[in-house]
Amino acid sequence: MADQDRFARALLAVARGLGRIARERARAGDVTPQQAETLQLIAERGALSTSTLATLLGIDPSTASRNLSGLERAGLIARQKGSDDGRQTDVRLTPRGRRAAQSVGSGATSAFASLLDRVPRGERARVIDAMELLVKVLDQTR
Amino acid sequence: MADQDRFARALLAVARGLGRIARERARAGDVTPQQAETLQLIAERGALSTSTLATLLGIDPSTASRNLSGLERAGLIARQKGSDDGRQTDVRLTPRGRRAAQSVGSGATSAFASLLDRVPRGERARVIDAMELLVKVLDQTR
DNA sequence: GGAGGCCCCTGTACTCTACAAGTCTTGCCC
DNA sequence: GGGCAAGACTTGTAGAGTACAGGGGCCTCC
Repeated sequence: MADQDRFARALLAVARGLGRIARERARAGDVTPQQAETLQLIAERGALSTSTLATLLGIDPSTASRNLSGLERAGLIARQKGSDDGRQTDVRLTPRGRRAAQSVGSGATSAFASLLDRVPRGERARVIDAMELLVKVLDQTR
Repeated sequence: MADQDRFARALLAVARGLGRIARERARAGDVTPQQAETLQLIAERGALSTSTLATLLGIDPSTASRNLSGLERAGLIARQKGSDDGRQTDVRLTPRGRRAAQSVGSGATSAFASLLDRVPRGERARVIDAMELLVKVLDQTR
């Protein structure tokens, strides 16, 4: 029981903290963690479609579309009607987006990634494992 | 580098999963995890004021006020002008709120707490420790 | 040339959040 | 007592992120 409480409260606190960081980033005009992830995914995969992105991130296509709108507004990606399939949207990085993805990739700009620096070195692997386990657990409830 | 990426993505995935659960709960008319936490805190402390609650949860008083409005609408808490200090608001559980807090306390109703059941028994302590460490790290960035 | 199905975007709605501003209350000083 | 600053709470506004429903455009298969 007490364990469950500790666990639930820790989860809530983490969710709050992560949200706070995302908001701070957005306010500062920086790339938010969500945007950073999207950017990186596009950088890895080259060009991809909105729905592919949504699938990879595990979110609704409409959400992906809106996230992309934000990145487009920020001039980091460009959307173009799909050349193969006119229903699709090809999402590509702009030069600025490429630079942003690169600095995110190096961890320097990713607010979430740099949190790891604050975790004692010896604990890092354990923490990452725990988080990934948690992701699996959460996916099971889908 | 790769560690940072794994870490950042896991955090994002966790945040998304937790948000999803909260929304599902809300949609079903159940107590959301945030509400559950608030309820429990009130149950533990007896009556408390809005700002005390905000401090305990680490959120803005305005946010706490709105959260309480939701609980009040749901008939789980009652707000009353403070008897000692008229500026404050005494928040108390209603009978229904007390019952809700109890079932939350037992873990049966807390969506987040029950996630722990899905974590392999041998990993639970590790996961909780990792999450609490993460909370500390996040607090440092405040 | 349809008909149905898929892709994407937009409208709408919701959670949780913070800052700013306004109201009411208290407490203090004169 | 009068005045006034400070505190507590709520509400207005704004924003990130999310999902579902619906509409428009495009593709495919018959």
